[in-house]
Amino acid sequence: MTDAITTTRRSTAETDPLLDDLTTPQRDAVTHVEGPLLVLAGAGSGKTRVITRRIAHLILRVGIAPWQVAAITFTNKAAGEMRDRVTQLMSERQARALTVCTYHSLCARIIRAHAEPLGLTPGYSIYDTSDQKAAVKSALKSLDLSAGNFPPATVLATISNAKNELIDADEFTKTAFDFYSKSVARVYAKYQSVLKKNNALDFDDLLIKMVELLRDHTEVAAALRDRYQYVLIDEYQDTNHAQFMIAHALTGGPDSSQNICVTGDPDQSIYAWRGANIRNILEFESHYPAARTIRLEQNYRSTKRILAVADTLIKHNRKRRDKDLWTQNDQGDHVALVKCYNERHEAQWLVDRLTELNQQEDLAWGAMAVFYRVNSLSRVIEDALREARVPYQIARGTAFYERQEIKDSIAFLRIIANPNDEVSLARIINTPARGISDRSVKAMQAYALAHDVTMAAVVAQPAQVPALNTRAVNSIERFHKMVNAWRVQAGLAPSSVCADAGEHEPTLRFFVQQMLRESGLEQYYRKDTADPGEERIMNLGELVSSAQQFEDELERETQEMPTFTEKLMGYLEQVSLVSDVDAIDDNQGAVTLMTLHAAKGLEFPAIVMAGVEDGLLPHARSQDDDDAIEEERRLFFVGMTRAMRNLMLTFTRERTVFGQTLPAIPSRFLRELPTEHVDTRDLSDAFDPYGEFDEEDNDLMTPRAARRADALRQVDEIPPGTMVRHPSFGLGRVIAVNNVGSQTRARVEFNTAGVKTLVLQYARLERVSP
DNA sequence: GGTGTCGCTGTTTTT
DNA sequence: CAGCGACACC
Repeated sequence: MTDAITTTRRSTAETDPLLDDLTTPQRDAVTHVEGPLLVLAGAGSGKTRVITRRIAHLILRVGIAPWQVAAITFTNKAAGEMRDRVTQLMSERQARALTVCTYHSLCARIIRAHAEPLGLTPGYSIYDTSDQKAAVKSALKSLDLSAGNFPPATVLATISNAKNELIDADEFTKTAFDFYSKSVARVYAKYQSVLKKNNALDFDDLLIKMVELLRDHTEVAAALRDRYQYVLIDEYQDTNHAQFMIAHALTGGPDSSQNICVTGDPDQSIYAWRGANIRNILEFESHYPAARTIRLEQNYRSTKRILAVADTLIKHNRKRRDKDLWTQNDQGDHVALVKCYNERHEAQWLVDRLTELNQQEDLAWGAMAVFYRVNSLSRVIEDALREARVPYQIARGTAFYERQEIKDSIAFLRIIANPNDEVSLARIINTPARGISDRSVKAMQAYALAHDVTMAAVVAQPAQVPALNTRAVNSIERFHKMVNAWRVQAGLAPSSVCADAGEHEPTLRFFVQQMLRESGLEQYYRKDTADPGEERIMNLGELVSSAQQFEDELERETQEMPTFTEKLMGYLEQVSLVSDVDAIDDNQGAVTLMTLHAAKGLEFPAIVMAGVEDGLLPHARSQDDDDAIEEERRLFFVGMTRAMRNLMLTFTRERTVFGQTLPAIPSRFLRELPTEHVDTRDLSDAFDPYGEFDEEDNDLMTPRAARRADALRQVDEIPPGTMVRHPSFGLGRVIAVNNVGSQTRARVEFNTAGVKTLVLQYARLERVSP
């Protein structure tokens, strides 16, 4: 974010450095103190600057205590940036007392402090997507449902949607009528009981438990309302129902402060799929009748041309309140629209262009970014950047924690903090191998189920399980002793030897290092022949550094010295709540690659958006739904408005997806752009697609060309009655063909899979009969 | 008890 | 073209 804002100066007798360089509406937003405030901030209108100044104004000019102010953002990166910028305006001590964090980490922290009344312990686990999948699989198994008929990912999506609406398993059951949703309802209920037994919450539960806390525990709610007198919420257009309930419970009731300030832009709402409810921002004034609304419509970021292109696009959304976004910035260059041959050509063009900007226009690598709709597009671009030796970074913060060796390590730490976490226990009870076979684990699980005790209790006393042989019992006892020793050291279990063992608390760094050694993980990965580069060992080293870094930061940020358990639980919480953009370091001096979703809230002088094609943007999964198409359009709008000076859009003639090369169709949104500001170039003929192949691969040309011709012919002639074959649905008969926009769709009645509507472009249909 | 291979499936965006 | 589960083999 740049701080250089062109100002409309207002001459006042006295000047205030907090207000001096602000426009009238910005200043109004900053100086508004009591009562609800809605700031409708268009893209690039200096929103972050307004929020930070407002916080500083509340504290330095109005005299509000910093600990009474909470600012809630969407990502940790945004929170970190906000905290940094606020810190520059006040003393470090004041800034430290502020609450600046994401919804999820705020909830996680408050839940930890009030774990008992919620039926949890402070060491509760936060389950990420893969832990959730494991929990769903275990639920499916105990209900005797197959993971094949109920793909965990799909079931989880349904459950998550319900949770976002605060619909619990009971209520979900009431609305389930068909077999599938009835089954999902049973899985939902079982999944929740698995989580409960494991002393674990998923991401959605963090919000739900917070709602529960504020609703059912009146003293706690009163204390929280009393503490957070001034609440600011960023990106309000992307809040879901649960998040609204939390904000409203803190600020909206009759006993509440009403001091809520939300900022957002309905045109940048891009998370409806995740339960975000755009009505929260549209109906703010009815939720808070006393609300004042301020509009920030002057853009300080982009050139006139970029803004005109983005504005023309977004005006195609029908469900939209019109607004005027304007700028005093230069006219600027045309937006470039480039047609390439395929994704490799696209990547090559983009790397050449960025290099040109770097060398000829002296633009730093860090000033450039590449956006795409889906993560899978990054690979080819990464390859091209690497080959050209252009430094780049990729917004994939969660990737590190998805690695096997890191998940193993985290599972050990979780087991220490939360003995009931059976998902983590299952992961590491025999990793590295310590003589506890699958059979033994199954026997323990069966015993636990039959005697209604926890796995943790069985692990503590394995001798009581008759099905276990002596060797297995010994191995389990050794495992339990090891974990228990760590717990004692962490102050989480009483010491049997000396009473004051807790006096010398280890550092988190030392503790993690020791765990890696004593668990055998380090040794195990060191000997791993599949890891010749010792990448995994390096990752374990990185994990130790991250623990130390967390420890250092925590000690710097809190007034009192945190205890070891606080450090451990805080670390586990942080690790569970990382987001992809958190990996981005603004001072890396590298080109940044990220999805359009991750780009929200950022800005770059030069941006390339790759893969602007139908099926990608708008995404194929959005094509049947008008609301979804509008969201895709907003996504495009968000991407474009991140650009300050240079905006380049690329699409291809053909693209290889899932190993299949298909003709690509330019995005329908491209037709909505104003031609006078767009410079279109077709480079697809200037690329020799066969230049990619070595001589001996030349015979690949024929089938490839033939396949392309095939795909095209299908679109033309597939009259009703034609028998076709689909790779997964099998044989079927075409019952109707129609054109929707640029797409041909066919309704096909399959012998076994029923009637499906397929987009010919993407469905790999094969003609069987004439 | 650990490792390798085969074949299947599911492929958006994320706290 | 993944990543996973099931299975067989060492």
